Amino acid sequence: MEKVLTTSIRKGVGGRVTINHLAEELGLAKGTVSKALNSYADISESTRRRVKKIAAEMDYRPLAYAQAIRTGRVRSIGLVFQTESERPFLADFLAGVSQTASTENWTLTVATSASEEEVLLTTKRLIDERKADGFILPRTKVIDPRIDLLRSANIPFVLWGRTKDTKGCAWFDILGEDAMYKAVERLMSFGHRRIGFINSDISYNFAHLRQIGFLKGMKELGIVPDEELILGGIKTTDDGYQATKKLLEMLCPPTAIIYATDVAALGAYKAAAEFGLKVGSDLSIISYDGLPESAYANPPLTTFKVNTKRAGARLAALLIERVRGKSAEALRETDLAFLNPGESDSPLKLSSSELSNKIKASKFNLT
Amino acid sequence: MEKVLTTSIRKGVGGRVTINHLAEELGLAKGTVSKALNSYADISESTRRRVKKIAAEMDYRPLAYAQAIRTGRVRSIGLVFQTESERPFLADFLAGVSQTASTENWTLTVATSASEEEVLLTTKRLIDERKADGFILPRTKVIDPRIDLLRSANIPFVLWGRTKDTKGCAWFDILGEDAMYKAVERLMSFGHRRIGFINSDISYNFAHLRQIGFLKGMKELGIVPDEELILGGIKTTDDGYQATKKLLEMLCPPTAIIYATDVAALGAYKAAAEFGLKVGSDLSIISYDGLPESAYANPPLTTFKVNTKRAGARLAALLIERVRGKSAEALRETDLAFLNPGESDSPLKLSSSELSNKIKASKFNLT
DNA sequence: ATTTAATACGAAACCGGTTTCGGCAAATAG
DNA sequence: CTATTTGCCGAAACCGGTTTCGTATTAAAT
Repeated sequence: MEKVLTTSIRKGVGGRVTINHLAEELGLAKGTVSKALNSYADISESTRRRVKKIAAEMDYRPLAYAQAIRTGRVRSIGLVFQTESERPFLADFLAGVSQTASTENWTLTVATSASEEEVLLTTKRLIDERKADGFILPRTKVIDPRIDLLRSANIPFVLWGRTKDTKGCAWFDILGEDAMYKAVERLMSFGHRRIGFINSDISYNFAHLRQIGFLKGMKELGIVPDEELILGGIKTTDDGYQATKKLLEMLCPPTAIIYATDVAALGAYKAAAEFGLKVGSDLSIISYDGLPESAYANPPLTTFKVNTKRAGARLAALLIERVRGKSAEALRETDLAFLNPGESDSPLKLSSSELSNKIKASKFNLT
Repeated sequence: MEKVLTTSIRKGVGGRVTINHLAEELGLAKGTVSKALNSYADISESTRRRVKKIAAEMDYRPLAYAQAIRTGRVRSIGLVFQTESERPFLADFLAGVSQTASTENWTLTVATSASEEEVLLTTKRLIDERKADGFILPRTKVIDPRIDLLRSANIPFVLWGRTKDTKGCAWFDILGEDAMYKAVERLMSFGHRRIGFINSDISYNFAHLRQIGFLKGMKELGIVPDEELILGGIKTTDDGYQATKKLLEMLCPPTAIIYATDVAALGAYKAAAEFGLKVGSDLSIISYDGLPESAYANPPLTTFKVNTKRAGARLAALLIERVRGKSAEALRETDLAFLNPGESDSPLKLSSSELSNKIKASKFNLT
């Protein structure tokens, strides 16, 4: 075998510098080089420095998969999300995760799946092939099969959200229930008493908690919530449009509506327009998420904003600590959403019956 | 060493079935098992079937990193994107890439970076550590440093877009120039003659080509394009708002404007409203991308729609073929954007001077 | 009947790292 | 001055796969 010398630096096929080249160059055993690079205690300070210096000069970087074969770690965060559900947040979220991962020299392995079952299968494949050391679980459900899967496979994970059975779970979450409580508080301070709530699918834990926050706000502030004014399973803007229409067509329509998500709330504008109502004066709405689109709505949406990028960053940091062995119980963080006032809510002007009359009148005009 | 038997099936630490367990179970050498699983010619049909059957029963799946150490392939697609630029398309694009990757048993390694230099550094790290076998390059520039990096490192890549120096480049792209040509054609059939063009940053190849398409349309259909009506570097909705205002404030404003991107076109609505103009009657606009938001605009935006998910899927497929050794020249695909008619463009009603007068009048009313 | 070729598998090298273990030399203790 | 410890490094095993090479057995050719 011939060896190619380049300014006394030997390189392998494909120009790659391996630990063997380093060892040869340094006149050390390759095990010694590895130990020096990984700061083992039984390597003297001087050789450790010498090794690291030459390694930097030769631009040596170990192959992640070669390290993994002994360490069992690929330094990668797994993220499997369902195709439709994460759309509006995705870019910020990925930016947060990826940035933190990068600073720790980790990477991010992403997969998308169309259905819940497919998500499980994809996650399983990533586990089996060890494409990731641990997983971030977005959109946790009250009862979440992904958690069972990861628990039984003994793979570290962190939740973006919380769940019912918290055993062994680490998480980062925004206290959406707190935001919903404050939304009620705000609308009541504006004089509203008949307040609707349009929620997402309550099998998701975030929706479950937001509803709890809404109900708690109503009760503690002295109102018995009317079950008829609470709608669930609203996931798209079109759903939100339909649901808003449904509430407004009631005999005693709500004068204000709280939406669990901006996506749903954006449907309110169309519904209001159809009934000749102006959002922000005839009808007050408050929502949650703080999507960019909410600021472009007319009038701008009052919404509780979430720092999605920071969430991604924290989740990545928590997961890495979890993989490194820290206990799940010590890795639980929460944060608050903050009010982003728009012009979609205001002091009560029309009573519920006045609102109802206006709606009837507009319908009459149309026909 | 003790061995744990579970219904005659031996499992390693962590419940993982290795190729050694398989070999032992089958009474074959592990090399033979490997060859059987990889369908080598020197393994008999019968043992090949037997091995695959038992492998499936024992739910064996090889560790991706253990395979990589010999094959040099991790079966992963690399994707590094700049934080702000891909936002609106990201979810669909990732879904397309990921789905195709999954069917080939590949995965997707994603990273985000804030600046162009950081993108290069991140890409280099992924190459050096071999976290990916090849890369998809989104938003290619006319002259793109990422291409130089990958060429010199001899790492396979495919472009989402085209570039100036095509040597060794595979790509998938939508013919945006064709869409811009058709946009001109459509507006001229509506009687418009004074047509503006609001473009993105022309260091991006897509913007470069769209401008060529616009100019070609104007010239071939008999109009000398007015350079004053062509603005570049418009990347955000707010940029689009400012640029639209600038065109409308001219002495002879355009009666129609073509936007290279929906994001820019969405800013036109605000500018038009400020001047008391109605988009779709006083001012016609046509755009490109087909973002979901464009359908929710009022009136809905006429735009050339791109199937982003399919683009991701095709790019993944092309890259995998490229990694497997197919020549770059044989891996070049293009597709067309298709017109998605909204109500933002219509037959000419106001001439340029009438439009100008209306704008002046609205300004006068405001002051 | 002997030689040659084809088939099917085993044994072992190999990939590029990490980690264990053993031992030499210098330093410290007795 | 000897015995023991400590510091520091080399040698080799190891991880779980893939790939090369050699060989026994059987089939085909001479």
